[in-house]
Amino acid sequence: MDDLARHLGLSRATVSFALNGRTDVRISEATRARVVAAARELGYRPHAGAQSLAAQRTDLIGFVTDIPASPFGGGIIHGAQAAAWRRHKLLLIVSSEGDPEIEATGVEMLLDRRVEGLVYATQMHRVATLPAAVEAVPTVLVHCTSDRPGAVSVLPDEVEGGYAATRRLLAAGHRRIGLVNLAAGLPASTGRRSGYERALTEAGLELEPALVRQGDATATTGYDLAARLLDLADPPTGLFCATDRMAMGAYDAAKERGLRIPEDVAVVGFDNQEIVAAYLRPALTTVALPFAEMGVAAVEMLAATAAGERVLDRTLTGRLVERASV
Amino acid sequence: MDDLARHLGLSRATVSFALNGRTDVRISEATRARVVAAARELGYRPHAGAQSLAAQRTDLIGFVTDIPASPFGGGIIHGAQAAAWRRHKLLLIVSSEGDPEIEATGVEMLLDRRVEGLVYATQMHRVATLPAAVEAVPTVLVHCTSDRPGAVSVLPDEVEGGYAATRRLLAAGHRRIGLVNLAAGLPASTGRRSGYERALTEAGLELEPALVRQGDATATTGYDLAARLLDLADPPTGLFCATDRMAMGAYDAAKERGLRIPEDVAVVGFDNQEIVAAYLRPALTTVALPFAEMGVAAVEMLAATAAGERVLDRTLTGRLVERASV
DNA sequence: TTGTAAGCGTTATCAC
DNA sequence: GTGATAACGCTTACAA
Repeated sequence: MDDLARHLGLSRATVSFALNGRTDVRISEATRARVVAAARELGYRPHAGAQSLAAQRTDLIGFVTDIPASPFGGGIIHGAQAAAWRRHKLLLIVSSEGDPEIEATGVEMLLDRRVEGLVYATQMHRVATLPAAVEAVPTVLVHCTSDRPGAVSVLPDEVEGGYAATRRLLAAGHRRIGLVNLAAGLPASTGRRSGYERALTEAGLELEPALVRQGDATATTGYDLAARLLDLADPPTGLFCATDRMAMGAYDAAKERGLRIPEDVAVVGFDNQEIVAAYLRPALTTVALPFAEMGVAAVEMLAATAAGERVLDRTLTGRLVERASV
Repeated sequence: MDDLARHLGLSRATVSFALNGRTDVRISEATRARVVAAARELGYRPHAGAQSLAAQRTDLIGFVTDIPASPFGGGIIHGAQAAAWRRHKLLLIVSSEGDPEIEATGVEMLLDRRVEGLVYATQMHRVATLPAAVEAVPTVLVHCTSDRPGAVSVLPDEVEGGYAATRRLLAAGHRRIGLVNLAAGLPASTGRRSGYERALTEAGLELEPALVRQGDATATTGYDLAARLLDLADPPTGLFCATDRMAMGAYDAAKERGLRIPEDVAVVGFDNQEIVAAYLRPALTTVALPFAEMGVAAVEMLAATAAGERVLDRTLTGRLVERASV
């Protein structure tokens, strides 16, 4: 910048004003144009690090996650980066692979870089143990909660999701709807089930415990649970599976029994794992969790916090993706 | 650091030396210990930005991709971050969603931050058009190539992958092996096919054009192509599908014909899309592309370039993941 | 409308 | 062993 100023016969201050397009200081249009032209010509590139140091802001947001290598993690990263982009900020990433030591050291490194906020995203909807150092900077948790005061969370609305899935089956005329659920105790399991129950109750149907089964998230379990439901004396005609993988298993159970989907039994999944849902035959109607939106929300909440607003936990609603299994 | 120095009655220089554990300058052990203790006590945190400015290095690597939200992108990010971590560097991420304008502006922003290198990762194995600005800094392409001089690439070894998949079927005793391939022209398609052909030729088998079909990467196409192969007068007993999604379709074609996997027809996929491969019934034997390793390699190549070494394109071999479909 | 000069928080070179 | 002092590349009061 010094070279530029000398080249133009101006002071560094003037060049800085002109380049930053500041309106609170009067610079003649002619001068501004000369400066900009010279900057381009000489290939001048402002040094963001030096700007940070002088201006006392870094435009950097820290992103810590245990899972970049999943559709979930990637989606959040993408949303967060897009939102940061709009604010002319960049994302500094640490992926911990769940290792608490990497996590703690990573947070330290990010704080050394003076990130203006921290996004902490986890693979599973769970309670997270944050390194103590995060207190130093506004933090938003994604897909998890923490007892640490001041940390706010962005969570998917499991209840609404379960409700939407079940409503879809009801709308298609189904009256006996089975739930192939995740193991009890998980927020995802509890939430999806209460959405399911709310929808049935609203439709004036009675809750039948025999129609609700639970197990782990695998296709094998989905197969077993769905098989038991379909083998009931009065089997369900609709199946809400709490994950797409479980729905995959349910497909097999149905096919083995000669049941056509959706004619004989309709299936709704959860997660919208593109690879599974879109390519299952028939394609799976399922609930998409708002990954990218959660990333966007996290960065926006960080910005709001920085602006002095009080920020509360947020819950984001998924979206029913209609395909051909209902 | 000034406060610390004053608090200790030392100069800033001494504090800096002590904290950085420098051996080229003599500091008494006692002084060093005092400084470190005081730093901890006062909660002193070095300012990485200021260090960068003074030391003329940023320890920052730029990462531009069109696809964080895929297992592929996430895997590369994870590998790159892990490799950067070992070198005490951090990753600055821009996800372009394929938009050339975001890409170009993003690269500019990264250069403004004085990243020490750039990783450019694409979703599809393809030829990329890089913004001109990347010339300013060492660049490694991942999963793509460029005509720009000086840019090196990290690519998956498609031929080896096709070879390994076919060898697995041969090892299981199959002599008629069908290839459900991607559309012609793609590096993935050409490479996997030549691996397939090499394996067959080495085994002394003749190449039968009728056993090779191609189409797009979907399960539907996989179904169609596999169906045609299985309906041949002399059908193959083994199927190598160029993507796991295609293998998913092939499973359906086999099941519809009452063929058991792997007893009546064995299947090998490609990609190791966990969600599909691990949960297909039976679980799919497939070739895993080395995503994370590619990210690691990219960062290591950047480091080597920075160290003045001459770096060449690298090709990384995948790994056969044995499950139950052969 | 432009210039001067004092930071911003470090590292690095010397001299002592 | 330690301390001055000058960078590093910018922003920003304040003066002119």
